Amino acid sequence: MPAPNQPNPASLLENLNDPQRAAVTHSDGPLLVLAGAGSGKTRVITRRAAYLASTVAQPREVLAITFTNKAANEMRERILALGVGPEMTVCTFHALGARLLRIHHERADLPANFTIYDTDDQRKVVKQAIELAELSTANWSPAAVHARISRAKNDMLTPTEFEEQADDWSDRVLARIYTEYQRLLEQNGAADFDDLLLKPARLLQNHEVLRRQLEQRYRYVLIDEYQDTNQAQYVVAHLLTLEQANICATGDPDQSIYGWRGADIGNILHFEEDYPSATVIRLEQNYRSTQRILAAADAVIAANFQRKEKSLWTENPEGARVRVVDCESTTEEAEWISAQILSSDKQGVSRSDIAVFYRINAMSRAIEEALLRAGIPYQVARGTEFYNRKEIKDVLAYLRLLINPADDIALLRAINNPPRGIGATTVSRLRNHAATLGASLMETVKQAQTLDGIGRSAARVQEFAELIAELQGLADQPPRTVVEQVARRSGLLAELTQEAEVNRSPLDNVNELINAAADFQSERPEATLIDWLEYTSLLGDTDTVDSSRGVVTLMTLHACKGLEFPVVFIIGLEDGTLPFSRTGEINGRDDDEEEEERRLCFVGMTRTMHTLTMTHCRYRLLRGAETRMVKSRFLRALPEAEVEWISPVEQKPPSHRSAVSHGRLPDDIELWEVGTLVRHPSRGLGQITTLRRGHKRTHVRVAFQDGADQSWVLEFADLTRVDYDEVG
DNA sequence: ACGCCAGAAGTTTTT
DNA sequence: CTTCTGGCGT
Repeated sequence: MPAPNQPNPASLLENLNDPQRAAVTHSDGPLLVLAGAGSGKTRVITRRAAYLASTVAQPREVLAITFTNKAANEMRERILALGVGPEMTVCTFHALGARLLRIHHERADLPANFTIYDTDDQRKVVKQAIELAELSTANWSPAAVHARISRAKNDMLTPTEFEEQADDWSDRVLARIYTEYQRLLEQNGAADFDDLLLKPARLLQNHEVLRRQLEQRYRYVLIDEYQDTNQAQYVVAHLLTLEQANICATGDPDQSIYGWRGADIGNILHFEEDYPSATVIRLEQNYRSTQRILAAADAVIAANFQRKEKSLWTENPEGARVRVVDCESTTEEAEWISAQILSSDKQGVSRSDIAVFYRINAMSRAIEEALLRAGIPYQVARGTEFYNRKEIKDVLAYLRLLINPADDIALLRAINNPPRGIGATTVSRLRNHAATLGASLMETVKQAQTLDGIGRSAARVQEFAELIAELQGLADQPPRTVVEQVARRSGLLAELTQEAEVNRSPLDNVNELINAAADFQSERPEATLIDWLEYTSLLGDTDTVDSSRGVVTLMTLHACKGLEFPVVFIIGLEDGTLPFSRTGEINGRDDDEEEEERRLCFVGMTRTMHTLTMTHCRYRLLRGAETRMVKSRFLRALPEAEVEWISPVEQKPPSHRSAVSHGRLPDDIELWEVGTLVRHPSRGLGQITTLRRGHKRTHVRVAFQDGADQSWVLEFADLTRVDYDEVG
């Protein structure tokens, strides 16, 4: 009988093509696997991890880093299924960072019980930081400021470094806020998401002994989705493999879609310069999609410049043409898709084979409504939604406070929730006292009776302090017990039970939270409350997607990376939606941004196994206003031979060259571009020199034959498009 | 201290 | 068209 953690290495090489096998068996030294979409990358990584663990290394010496928890869990299961022991570390960068910081917290200026702040908490701290810097949140939006701070951290800039390289007034102000922000985090004993990468990176940079220890512990490091690593992640990866250089990076520059959060596509493009002895293996055979889907996807991505030579090919059948659907409105788009899903039932397509992708979360709504009307069950990949609910955050605030009494953000949420007569005035006084004493709010609360101005509320505050002290006695109990007891003794459960007569779901949600803690505990019996809280804060959007539920899946294009579905709908292929543009301006944007949008579209298309449909709308509601949309430039790039154009309803034949009038775009707007010839009743024939589509209006500039230029708002310009052959 | 209403503001993508 | 905030009244 073979030992369970001794798989037969030869069996790990079955069903692999030549480059895949080369990647699996490569042992020492840097390895870059450029894995095209659908080229069996996951198979290669899992086999490679198992192969290493059964030939040159112990399972515990292998570290596999993924991008999402879902990917980590799947990979762990697949590796276990290959017969390798569970001692291997498979996790995300953030989970790895959290683990390192728990162990080496003192060197990272954190308490052992540090709290992980999520986006919501971070924003609150930013708000406090802005106020402490004596600025107004009216001029400095916490969200925007936070985005800048987060970006600086991903680039590994400390507040001081950020200040040093600030070259304008606004950056200098940001540096001040960033300084305050970081000070507040420290005061609260908290780390934000970015700290989970930044602090470990610094740790490895500054503590050579520790760095060596870790490199010896993790002799082989595998990093997936390397194209989406940022500077801090790059440093961690690099320092963990500094001497042995047993780094295996897998990824695909064409699938880099996180530039906006500091991911540097250069990390993968320059791998061979970082590691001159690197072996590079290209996986170019696609096992997932039909030829036509690949041809269409290639047409979209081909326009990008920041690429690495790679050509995807497949032995799969040619398949059906990619369908492009021309819809009048978002309602029609959604109705058409739900009708298609209903009719595909008859063809024996399972509901779980179908996915709908969109650029932004808000776009799921129209689809959800149509699916509800049609009685089609679905799941939306928005795992964090549950943990963002008010009632859930209320319970979590208490739990965080038990673990880390310095967490002022948690205290502020818990202190009068459920209402216990501690109002805004009292809280504000407590905060002032805390600031004067240089103490945390919890410490201040404990000595409330001795403080001026608390007066009548002192008794209430005292009761709250006693409640927390009592709950702290539970902190070492198993997570399920603590969660349940806290929900009960805090009074939250009683409040929700009362409210349940009107609205049951908050109560149900809290009960579900207790169940979630129980599930966690049964999977990891030794787990503490800290472990569970950490797990909940690191949950991602796709982590709750379950392909076995037999329902249609809805998700953003970002969330679909790494997944595959037989039938895919990508909606909203319009300039401004995909490619997305924040302002509505679509011309003259940053080329890098447009390339990333193109890659995003490519990622979505290449998830498809056999049936790909892309839809666009002529009109879309933007901020409540019906806006005329123009078919996406990505659709215009598709080769005619691969596409089937569909119009769901009879469309009025476009009055081919109607003059523009009363604030409407011309019907043939899709054909207007720079260089198009136009006629004006009095100015005569001219040529478009610029065409800028703004949020509400489109600006056009025309050069006329007499040499003069004139600009208009196109919606109000009396211009008519003229074909070249009409004028010779 | 708290709830309600009206007006304003703001809307990518995620660990 | 929503979601949040701030002010006012109880």
